[in-house]
This record gives sequence, C-alpha cells and structure tokens, in this order.
Amino acid sequence: MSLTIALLGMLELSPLSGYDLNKRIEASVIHFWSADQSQIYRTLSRLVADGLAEVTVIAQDGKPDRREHRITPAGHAALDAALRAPLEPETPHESFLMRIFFAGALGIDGVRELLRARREEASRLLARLTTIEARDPGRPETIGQALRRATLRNGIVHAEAELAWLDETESVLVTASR
Amino acid sequence: MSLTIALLGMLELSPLSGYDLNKRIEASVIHFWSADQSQIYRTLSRLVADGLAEVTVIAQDGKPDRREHRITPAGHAALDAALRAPLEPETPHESFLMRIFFAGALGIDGVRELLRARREEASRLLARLTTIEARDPGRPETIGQALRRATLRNGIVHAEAELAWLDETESVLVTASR
DNA sequence: TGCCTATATAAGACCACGCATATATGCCCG
DNA sequence: CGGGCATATATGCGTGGTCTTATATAGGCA
Repeated sequence: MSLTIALLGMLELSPLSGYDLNKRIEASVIHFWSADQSQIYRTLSRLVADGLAEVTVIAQDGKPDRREHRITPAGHAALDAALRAPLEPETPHESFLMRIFFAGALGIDGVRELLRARREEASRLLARLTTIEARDPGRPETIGQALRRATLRNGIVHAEAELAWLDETESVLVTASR
Repeated sequence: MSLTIALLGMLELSPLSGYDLNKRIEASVIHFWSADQSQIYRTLSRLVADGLAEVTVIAQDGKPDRREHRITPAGHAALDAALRAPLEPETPHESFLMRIFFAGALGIDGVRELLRARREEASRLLARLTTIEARDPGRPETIGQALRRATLRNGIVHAEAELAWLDETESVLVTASR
C-alpha cells in the first residue's frame, strides 16, 4: 500500500519510468521507506494492470526502451482514497528491542555491547538526517515542502529519543549491576 | 530471526507449548512485536526441525494433546549466537510518513485529519505503556528485569517524541497555511 | 437450548519484500 | 584494454508475515 502511494504520488507530478522512480525513492523517501528495485517494478506493473497508470514505450538508441508511466484518473482517485483511508493499525516489529528483552543471558558486558552498537547506529542516522535538514532552505514553504520536511524532522526527533533512551538505559544498567 | 529469539528466550526459562508461547508473547513483548498464532506454530516447528527444541506430547482429557517444547543445548547456543550477532541493518517502513510526504494533495484539512488520527493513536499507546509501567514494581531489579522494563521505556520515549513532533508539525502547518 | 470462551494445533492462501541474476549497450577512467 | 558505472527492465527463489478456516471438547452464562 505505501509503495503504491509512493509511486502514484510521484507519477502525479510527472510521467516516469521504473528506473526514475527507483532513483527518486532513493533520493527522497529513503529515510523512512526502503524499496527494492524489483519490488518497484512489480508494484508498477500492478498499477498498470489495475488501470491506475498507463505505459508509453519510448525507444532509445544505445539504451533499453524506456517505459514511461503516466497516472490515470483512476490512479489519481486511488491515491486520494489511499491518503484519506483510516490509519492502518500498527503491527510493531522492533528486532532490536527483542534482543534487549532477552539480553540478560549475555551478562552485563554483552548488553553494553548491544547498546554501544545501537548508539553508533542512531548517531550515524541522526548525523545523516541533520545534514539533509541543513542543506534544505528554510522559509518560505509550500504545504508540500513543509510536509516533506516534517518527515525528516520525524526521523530526527526519534533518533534523538533513541539516544536519550540509550543514556537512560545505560545508567540504569550501572545501578542494576551494583 | 526475532521470533526465533522470542521463542528460544522463553523456552530457556521453562518448557512451553505453542499455545503458551502465544499467550506469553501477547502478555510480554506485544508492545514491540506482534506475532500471529500460525506464525508462532510454524516457527516452533522449524526450531524442532533444526534441533533447537524437542517435543514431548502430553495427553490431556477433554483438551487436545499438549506439545511441550523444551530447548536443547543447540538451541541454547543458537540463542546466544543470535543475541550476539551484529545488528542487522535497518530497512525502515513507516507507512504513516509515506502518507504525510504525499499528503499535500489533500489540502490543509486533510493533513490536519491525518495528524489528528495519528495523535490519537500515539496518545492511546502512551497511556497503555505508562499504565503497564506504573503497575510494575521499581527497585530492586535484576538485569533481566531492568532490560524488560527498558523495552517499555523505549516505547514510552518514542511515543512522547511522536507527540512532540505532532505539536511541532501542527504549528508549522499553521505558519505554512498563512 | 444456544452461544461464547478457553484449551490446543495446524494447514492453506496470499502478500510484500529482499537478494540474486540476466540482458544489453555506451561511456569514462586508469 | 579492461573494469566499473549509468541506463533500463525483468524473473526466480526464498522468507516472514497476516488472515482465514478447520477440528475437538469442556465449562460458564443467558
């Protein structure tokens, strides 16, 4: 569903090939959605099969044909419906927390190593996101720009929350080990 | 992998049936891992096939046979290895942020509705987690207890971060719409 | 009486996703 | 000259997950 939104949302602005879509996803929504190339092509085929997009094949010399996808009125309607649909219930899958939950068996040093690795990951993520944030201009913003920036901000506040949790957890661990 | 850890981690404490495991997961790790009953049984079968657990069938009158699973030495080793393995790279899939990213097309009211729904969800989650947190005793704690509590705290700090982000985003939206 | 809940396991259908691989060409860099 | 990268699409295989349905019995509640 979300990848469908991504594809339709991008096709709304201009006709694109699967290749283009892959690049755009990597350039813009990668911080909250990771998409595999083959998955993009598969989903795109489904859009066409469902009549949500249409293909124009453009021959190119030296390069493979370019299959340009353009959104249909049905696709436009589907995007609008998907954006307005009730929020799907969350089914969390936090593999890191699963480890923490059972990490007691590792002893204090094993746990510390887990937390250290997690901190490194969270710091790296935060650095990456703040770099992107800094690169982009501030005011004046359209609603669209504000929202795209907001997804970035979401990643930042959660990365910061994770680091704060790590501080807290590490200090609790010191107490628990005494 | 994570469900494997959950099952082995719980079997480490005592032998359990699939039914027991399902109930325990619902009672203890549900705030960061949602597991389907059929998935639990399948994963459990795989543990047995891989020699990580052994089954004892216990006949009961009135109720179906109880297939009690007990962890093997290989299972113990596998759990330890899984807990110590390097953190798997994150592949984020935040469907809510996907909507926000493309929600500009909905206009300001549509976006506000999305944020409102999200806030309700986050508030409900926070309330649920803080209730559980309050119910459980404070000091003195073993490392295991501290870690289990830490997974709960993780959920709490992220729920709070989400609410803070919602405040921020709503106020940005007011500015952007002017 | 009839329905719901608890106990207990399992198979089938389906889906999204990730990883690997294939194909074909042109261009740049060392 | 060779290797790697950009352009461009597509299939196959496997994994993990969700939802649905089936089966069987006992006990409690209306």
